[in-house]
Amino acid sequence: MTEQRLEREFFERGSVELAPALLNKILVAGPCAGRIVEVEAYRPDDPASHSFRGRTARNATMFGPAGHLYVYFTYGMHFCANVVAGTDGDAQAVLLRGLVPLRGIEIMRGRRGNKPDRLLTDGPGKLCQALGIDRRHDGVDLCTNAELAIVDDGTLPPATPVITPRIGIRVATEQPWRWLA
DNA sequence: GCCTGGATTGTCT
DNA sequence: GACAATCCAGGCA
Repeated sequence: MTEQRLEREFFERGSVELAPALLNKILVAGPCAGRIVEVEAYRPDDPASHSFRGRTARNATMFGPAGHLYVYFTYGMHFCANVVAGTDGDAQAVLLRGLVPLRGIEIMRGRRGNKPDRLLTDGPGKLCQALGIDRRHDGVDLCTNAELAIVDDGTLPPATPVITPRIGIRVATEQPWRWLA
């Protein structure tokens, strides 16, 4: 099975279009990897987005070029991973909410505890912990970084992905910008 | 098995 | 000083 790293051009489009295209792609983090099965889109005119109130030290990565990883810390104990979309300065991103573990499962179990595979990476905070992603990875380039990448193994995105309202936020929850494979 | 409430800290106003 | 793109334990059905 051939795995092809996604190139810059893949990410250079609106987050609402990029999000469903990322379904069934594979997130690689060193020895660990998982298939992307749940995503959410965030846009600059979106009150729920960190970029809505303008650029700050925390969300600077989101304003940068597409294909970079935006990692932030939230709720005092969790990290969340986003893929920057759009063009430079656009402040669009796709939040990675859920994965299915493929490789390095024993490593993930060591970090997350002895749980069934699916529970290792079925939430934004969990998948970051399982893959060992933290603030050090904020701003890394998924197109060139040695450890972190998004690859395509030939599996196509689902023809009819499940689309639902977003969850876990308090505003703009009516936007159907959440996709599940 | 489903639902409810508490935990905990960096960042912005 | 308040909030936040969450998780998990514990209680109840």
